[in-house]
Amino acid sequence: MSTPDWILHVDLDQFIAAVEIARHPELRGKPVVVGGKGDPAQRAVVATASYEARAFGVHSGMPLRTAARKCPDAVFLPSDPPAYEEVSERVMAVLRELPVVVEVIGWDEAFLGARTADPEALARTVRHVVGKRTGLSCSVGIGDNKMRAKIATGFAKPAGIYRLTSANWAEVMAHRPPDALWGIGGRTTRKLAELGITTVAELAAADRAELAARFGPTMGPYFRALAHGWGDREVTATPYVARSRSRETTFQTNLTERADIEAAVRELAGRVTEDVLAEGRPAVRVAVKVRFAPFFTQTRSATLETPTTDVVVLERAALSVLDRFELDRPVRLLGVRAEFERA
DNA sequence: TCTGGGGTCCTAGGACCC
DNA sequence: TCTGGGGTCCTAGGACCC
Repeated sequence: MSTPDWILHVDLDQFIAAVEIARHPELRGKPVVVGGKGDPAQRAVVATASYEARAFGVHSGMPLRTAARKCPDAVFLPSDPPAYEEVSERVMAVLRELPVVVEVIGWDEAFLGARTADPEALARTVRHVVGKRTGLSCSVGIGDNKMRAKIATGFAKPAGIYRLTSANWAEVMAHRPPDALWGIGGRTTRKLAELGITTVAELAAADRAELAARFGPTMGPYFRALAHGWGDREVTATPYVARSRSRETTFQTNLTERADIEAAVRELAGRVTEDVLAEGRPAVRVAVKVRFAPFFTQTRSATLETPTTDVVVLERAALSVLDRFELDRPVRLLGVRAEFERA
């Protein structure tokens, strides 16, 4: 398909919580918090909170313990990724029946490339068919590029439609902090503030050389371009090819025994190998991540002599990378990642 | 706010080679 | 022999996103 006239960003409203409410209808209208094993006493964080729970200040990434303190009456449910995956695929299949190019970018979101004179009408159609066929509510951002469409969705939520283009970019975005842009987070916003840059308008007008000096020759100019509303316009239906597969675990109780740590790494390497086999491509590199108490993370990695899908080789490689850590403090988390050859 | 799990991309220094 | 410059690979860490 040629370049689309419009890019729509479709994002399911409170997706994970919505899936749980759909299969537990008695929870509708109640504060629902999904995350970990559903036990707020455990080390885990909120995956998604229903809007009723968000009203108490509960949000994604918050420790479950904190969520329970803020909203003692919330219903806590365990996270069930296979269930969300299945619903996600149904939603994407519905979107693919529309006359658009669908690029999936997460469980609960996709870009649509469309040739149409009336993007709002298309957005209404999307909301209608998704609701009718899956029972789920979504919001739709309309943009002249991906970034604007993505940001627009934030203004559309919940259950709405919003258009953000070069026509209203400055009016809507100029006064906002840099982290309103997709690709700029809290860290970069803080560093920008040190340069006296606290709004999108100031970032758009910032000195290119100064940004390049502070953030590098690629990222500096990129941040400035984002502030001008720059974004990719290409929407592709080509399924994405993974560059790596990883598994990690935070232990409920920190590990201190070498034997326990090795056993855990072996187990993670085994699970990663299953993912590598499912991928059907050999791993070329293995990385091990160790998070020490209280919260200090290190990674070590090694390129394999020969690309492999062999569980014995991957386990041995992970253990030999583990040997390069100084395990002198309690271990809170272990992770193993396999990387594939870059296409 | 004692801080999950699964990903991607960029940067920067050192090794190594010509 | 005290000493250039460029290119590429490897590795660790940072930042961001969902």
